[in-house]
Amino acid sequence: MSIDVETLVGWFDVNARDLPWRHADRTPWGVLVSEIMLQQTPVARVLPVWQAWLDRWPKPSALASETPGEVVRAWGKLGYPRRALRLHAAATAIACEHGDEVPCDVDTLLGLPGIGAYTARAVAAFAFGRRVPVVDTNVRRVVARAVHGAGDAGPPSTKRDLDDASALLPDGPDEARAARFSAALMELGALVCTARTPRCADCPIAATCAWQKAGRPAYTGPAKPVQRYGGTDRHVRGLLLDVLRGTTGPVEKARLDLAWPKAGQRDACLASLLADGLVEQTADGRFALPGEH
DNA sequence: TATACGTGGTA
DNA sequence: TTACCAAGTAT
Repeated sequence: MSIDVETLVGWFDVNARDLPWRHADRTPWGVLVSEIMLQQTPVARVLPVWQAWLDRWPKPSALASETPGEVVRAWGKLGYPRRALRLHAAATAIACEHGDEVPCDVDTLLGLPGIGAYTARAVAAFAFGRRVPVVDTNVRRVVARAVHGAGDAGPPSTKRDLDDASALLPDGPDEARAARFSAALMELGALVCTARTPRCADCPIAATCAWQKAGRPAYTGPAKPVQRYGGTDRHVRGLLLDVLRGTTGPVEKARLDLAWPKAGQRDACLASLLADGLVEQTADGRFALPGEH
């Protein structure tokens, strides 16, 4: 079972969300920033931060000229702040080694920090209109249902997932058409073929959907690991970093000690933040965001 | 391949 | 309230 290109792209023409990184005046840099911010973070939370970043740093070299700490601060509460560090490093590499222009080919993009299999292809497709398969969680779910008739995607398998998506892409000389199809596939997963409560009544490809034909069987694969947050190291790291985001200069350790009562876990998390380069220690023993002392 | 990595909205 | 979920990457 395949997915009809005309039908899906036609649906996308009418139903695509009006997102700024899709506007005609978008830049590859803007697309790259959006893709990094959207990794595991919902669109609604990315929107205002993306806008502020593009106003403030319209080119990679502009971001590269900031301290990493200032970039981490501007990342705010988007989550996974190592992304901010890596985006700063990617901007530096683009400014210094690629003439301040975002690379357009997948292999070069893959060489940049924070850019993996999904983001490299997303940038190639959405910023440059290249015909490359783009596989994210939405695409995996839509393919699992519409093509394979399963209730949901199983564990990721890079090669198989890529081959599945590649087989769906329209052929022909119009590469931008293939890129638009990929965007439509993702949008369908985000708006209609959702994880929890799919809106099959509104689905443009329900008539050919293998999952529909099979009677919408429940997902039978392995259970997905549940992520806890309260009390975890991720939680504590977030609390510590939040203290530093809220101040301009270095702070005393006593200040950080207020953020979490368990000393052992707190110190281990501070050490891991140091190791990640998200925090630095000053000569006098205080702590600050990187480059801010 | 499995696990660590933030944060907040929704059911 | 707990649990799931959100355009992944690095190790």
